[in-house]
Amino acid sequence: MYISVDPKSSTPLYVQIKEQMRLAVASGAIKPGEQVPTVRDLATQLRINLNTVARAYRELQSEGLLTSRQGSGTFVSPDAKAISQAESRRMVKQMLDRIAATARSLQIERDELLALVAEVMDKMSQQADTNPEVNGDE
Amino acid sequence: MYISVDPKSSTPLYVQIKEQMRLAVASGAIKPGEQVPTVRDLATQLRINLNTVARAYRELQSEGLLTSRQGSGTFVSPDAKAISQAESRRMVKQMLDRIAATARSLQIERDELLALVAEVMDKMSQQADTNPEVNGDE
Amino acid sequence: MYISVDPKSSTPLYVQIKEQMRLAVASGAIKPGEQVPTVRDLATQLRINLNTVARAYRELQSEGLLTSRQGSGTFVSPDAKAISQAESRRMVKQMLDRIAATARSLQIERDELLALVAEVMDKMSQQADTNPEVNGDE
Amino acid sequence: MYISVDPKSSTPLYVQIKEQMRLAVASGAIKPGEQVPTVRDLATQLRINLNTVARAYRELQSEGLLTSRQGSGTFVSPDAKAISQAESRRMVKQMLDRIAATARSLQIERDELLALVAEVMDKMSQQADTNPEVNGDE
DNA sequence: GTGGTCTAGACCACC
DNA sequence: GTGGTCTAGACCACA
Repeated sequence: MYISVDPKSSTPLYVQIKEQMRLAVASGAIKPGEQVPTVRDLATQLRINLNTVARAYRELQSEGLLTSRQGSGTFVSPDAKAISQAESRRMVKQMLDRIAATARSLQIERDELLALVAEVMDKMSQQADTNPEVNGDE
Repeated sequence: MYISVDPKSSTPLYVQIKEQMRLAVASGAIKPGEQVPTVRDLATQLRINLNTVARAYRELQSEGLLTSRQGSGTFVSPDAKAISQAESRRMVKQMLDRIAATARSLQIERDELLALVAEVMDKMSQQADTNPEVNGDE
Repeated sequence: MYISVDPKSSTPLYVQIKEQMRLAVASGAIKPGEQVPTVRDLATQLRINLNTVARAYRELQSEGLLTSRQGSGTFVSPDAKAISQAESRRMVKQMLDRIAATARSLQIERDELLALVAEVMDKMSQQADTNPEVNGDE
Repeated sequence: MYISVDPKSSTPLYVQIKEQMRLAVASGAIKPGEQVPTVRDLATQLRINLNTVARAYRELQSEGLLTSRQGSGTFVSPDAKAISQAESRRMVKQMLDRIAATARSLQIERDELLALVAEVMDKMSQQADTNPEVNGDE
């Protein structure tokens, strides 16, 4: 399954679900029109409460990523891919803005920061090479 | 005074105080050994609750940036500058890690991300030139 | 066939069936005394669940629009036309009441609201001229 | 107090709260910058659950009408009036669209519908004259 | 004190 | 079976 959550994280569970769902769609792991797990199924699988999943789904709906029909289930919207990519990119940019602000006040120079980013990304891709499939299943 | 807060910001007041205090030390605006305002003074000056300031000071103490001497007040630690810089750099790295992770799953390439970072930083420094006093918060 | 449904619409399927059935009678497309499709037939034709059609029929019966005779099928009531018109008019009035209430509290004037209604209706009839078959749902 | 709900209504409680809050702002009963009742207060006053109020507030927040700060309360946004009026008008138009559709399929003529609207609105304003202040308080 | 999150469990509407 | 709403009650973060 493409979703996993960390109950110890400080980011709320429903936000974790939203983020992962957006990524799953943006990366093509789930495709427009497909059905996503029922709230009950996902809740029991993640061992969290039904309402928490329902909230995540509900907010993804008002974001336009999902559509659900009573009695039949919840589905990925036809234009979900574009929405999720736009949304995710927006969030990356926002995070970058915040980083730039802190970096500036720390008088970290432009080039130093770029070097840091490169370093982090390279480290990541190496990890991905040795361990191509991370699965949060327990 | 070297501290100001924005009550409308989404970042908690006590975090804003901590950040500005670290920044003031890192940038040299306030030097090791100097005394910082009393909790009471800073609270009335910023028109916020006394407990909020107390919490910020308390956490900065356990971080090693501040030290309080019974009866005489709170002072900047001798090695505060190193501490604040190390702490801030640690935070930047952590944020970068998270960004890199999302970027990767969005299949944003290394170079594309670097370009984004450069863009954001350049925009920032331009703003700083025209408008030297900016509070980039929300 | 005089019935069609849109599974993507937010209005429940059984409501869509009821509305279209009432409309078919009100407009004369189907006449008192005629037989309507069996529950099973309509369900397979519309590719929806049998229970959904059954519910629509059941409620239309208790409304007096349809009557079923044991073993021979379901038929349009003799006085169906009057019933469907009365029922529909009742619903329009009810909706108008709610609109008027909100409009009033928004301090939308009587004449302004009338203008809005006229505008909407004119737009509709134009659309109907160019594209006679429209399902205005969702 | 400016809010009341009907637990028997088919429209969800949290939607009723949202609607009334929007109207309260649109009509000027609450002004930008003012604090709205705390979730706990409104919940006990309406004799409904805290979570239900919280949900209404949360959604009004993402709509831009309210802003809340942990620890200090929930407030009406500076530009709330424009938002609520736009939102309310949008909803009135949407309702009118639906009415027009039903009216058309019932072959209710343009002028007949306008007459109905006028009738309903006039009835309303008369009621308002004789009983200028309706208060849902029990 | 404030709002934010989460749980457990119930009931309803729809298919 | 599905999603949608509501409750009661708990715990946390913030001022």
